[in-house]
Amino acid sequence: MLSKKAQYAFRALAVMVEKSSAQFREHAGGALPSETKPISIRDIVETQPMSVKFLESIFLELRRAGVLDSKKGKGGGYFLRRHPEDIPLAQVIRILDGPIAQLPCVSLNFYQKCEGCNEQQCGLHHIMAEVRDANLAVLEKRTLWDLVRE
Amino acid sequence: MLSKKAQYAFRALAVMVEKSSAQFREHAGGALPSETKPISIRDIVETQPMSVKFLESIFLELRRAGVLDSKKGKGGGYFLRRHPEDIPLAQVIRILDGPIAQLPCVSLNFYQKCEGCNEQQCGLHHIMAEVRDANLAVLEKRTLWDLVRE
DNA sequence: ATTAATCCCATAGGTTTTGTAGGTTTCAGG
DNA sequence: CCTGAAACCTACAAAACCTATGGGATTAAT
Repeated sequence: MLSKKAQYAFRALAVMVEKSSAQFREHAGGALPSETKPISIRDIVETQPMSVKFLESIFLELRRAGVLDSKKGKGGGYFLRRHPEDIPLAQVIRILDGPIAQLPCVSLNFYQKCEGCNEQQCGLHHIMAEVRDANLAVLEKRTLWDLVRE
Repeated sequence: MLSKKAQYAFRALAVMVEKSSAQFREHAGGALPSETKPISIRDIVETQPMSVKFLESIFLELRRAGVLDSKKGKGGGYFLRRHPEDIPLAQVIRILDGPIAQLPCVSLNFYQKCEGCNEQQCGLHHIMAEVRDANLAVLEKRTLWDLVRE
């Protein structure tokens, strides 16, 4: 299951995309020529009720990971560093929840060797790699842009 | 990620299938005419080292859920209630870890209404339903029998 | 100067996970 | 009938993780 953190993040990011959708629509295809107007935590929480402090820590993580950028001080806020079309859901999940795979030994980004299993001849390993691929087929293709389109 | 519980379970179940594989192979196609020989916790732990007590509690859950059956007393142990071909991994995961879906509002077996999201017009809902289907396509098709085949 | 915003760090409270302990019941074999 | 081996059952303990909360520090527009 997605953590609350990731769920809040998606809700909040959807609001951000929505609020700047006019600008994003003009520059479809990926190019994001200039920064979009910063959106504050307060703005988001008014649209989607959730803990201000919690969302703050979430956005901080997303900023450090390069998904968001921010502007401090009065009139400041957060904005997407890239076009929402170029941010797959998989990336957000990895930042906030860690591995997408069901087992460390089949994770692409958080791989850890599996002790006591030979990987090449471990049936579970093969099946869970299938599961991972099935997941990623969706989560790498779907982006923040898909969150606000019907 | 799968919990340790589910991971241990799969390891242990693989051992069980392996130990009775001759009998299962004779009755391919699903029919399991008579009980297979009971296999004790001790037998399994000798093959795949793990906590005896923990595995005990795992098998108890699987028995109550109808995957395993048991025979008490000396010479007793656990055995599969159905042919391993007829036990999809999805079932084991649901018993031990709960929902397979990433969100309660897209879960088939553990559905819970999502507050503050309209489901029909929620972008995340649709995408996570896709993810769920992609997962289930693998986890409902793959069975305990696949755990021991190369 | 004031105000509104991000930034940063520590930590509290609760829940879940991962087991452990101890004892009871059941059954086969001698 | 006795013994040993196995499942069965309940309670609990330790650790990890999740979900926030609190208090301030910094930055920037007006």
